[in-house]
Amino acid sequence: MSDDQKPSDCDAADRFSKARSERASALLEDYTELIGDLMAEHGEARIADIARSMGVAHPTATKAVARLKREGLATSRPYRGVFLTPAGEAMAEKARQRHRIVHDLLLAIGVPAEAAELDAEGIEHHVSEETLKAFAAFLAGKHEREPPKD
Amino acid sequence: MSDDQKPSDCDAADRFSKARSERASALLEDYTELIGDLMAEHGEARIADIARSMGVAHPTATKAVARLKREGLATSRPYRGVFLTPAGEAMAEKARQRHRIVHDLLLAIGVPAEAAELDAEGIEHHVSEETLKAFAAFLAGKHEREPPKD
DNA sequence: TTACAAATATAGCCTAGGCTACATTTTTGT
DNA sequence: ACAAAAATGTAGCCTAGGCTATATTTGTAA
Repeated sequence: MSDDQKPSDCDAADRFSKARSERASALLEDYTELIGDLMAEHGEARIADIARSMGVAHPTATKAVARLKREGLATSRPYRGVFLTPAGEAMAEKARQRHRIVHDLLLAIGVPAEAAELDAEGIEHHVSEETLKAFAAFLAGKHEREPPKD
Repeated sequence: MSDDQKPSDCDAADRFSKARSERASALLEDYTELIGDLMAEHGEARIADIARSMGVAHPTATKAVARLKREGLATSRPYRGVFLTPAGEAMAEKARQRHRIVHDLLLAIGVPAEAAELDAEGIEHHVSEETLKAFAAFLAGKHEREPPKD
């Protein structure tokens, strides 16, 4: 065994597994967040709107919504709009919050606005609770003086 | 064109499309980076090592390598190790560099070491060139303004 | 009211990326 | 040298998430 692991170094396999499972749930989070936005804006989320906003064909959106329903995140009746369940709303709210913090952090770091806009979308799904907390703390500290690191 | 978009706001579809395509190439980047590491460490990368490090079953690693070969990123002969092409090495090097910068930035922000370790893996694939540059600049500036005090 | 357009559903196909089970080849130990 | 063990390859199955093409339903305008 030639494992030269630092104390904080889990197996690479752990990191990759985590990233894989995050990739798997990223789509669901994107859809719930988007549906939440559409509902807030138009009172309902139509398949056509969802598909257009996600940049996919309608059947792809339909399939995704079917999966959301299967996972208890959304409800819908044929030829009607899509609505979030409480669980779906919770996921959407969490995603929105993470998105905002990640976006703000990128701006605070000095990332140009457009890049921050684009990159936040991909990054948000890989930010753990701990990291999010650190981001929030950094943003909070920015205003006062120095980041809290005593 | 009836939308209320801030100047820096592209269509949501653009963000999602970008995130989707990044997700698609994330696996290839992970594999090239890993193969590069294994080669640096053992002189070659065996399927068994790749599978173990990625946390997947051997056939999954075999399939991934087949795809790497198809895309001109790796070479291999039956029952022998896997090697990177120049293109593969370039991808691996780029991934490694991005990984390091993202990891260092998380630490600089105040993210605990273990979380930084884990999250960097997922985040690195969604960091654009521009954002990476901003990260590097932030890290560079850190040293001048705030010398390490521990 | 009725016909047409738009929205939605459905079917079927593709690729990626997991898996298990099993066949084959290499390596290793006696 | 040879048998057992380990590594690799292959086949086949599954789900997710894309797509196009083709119904079907809904909504609207004449």
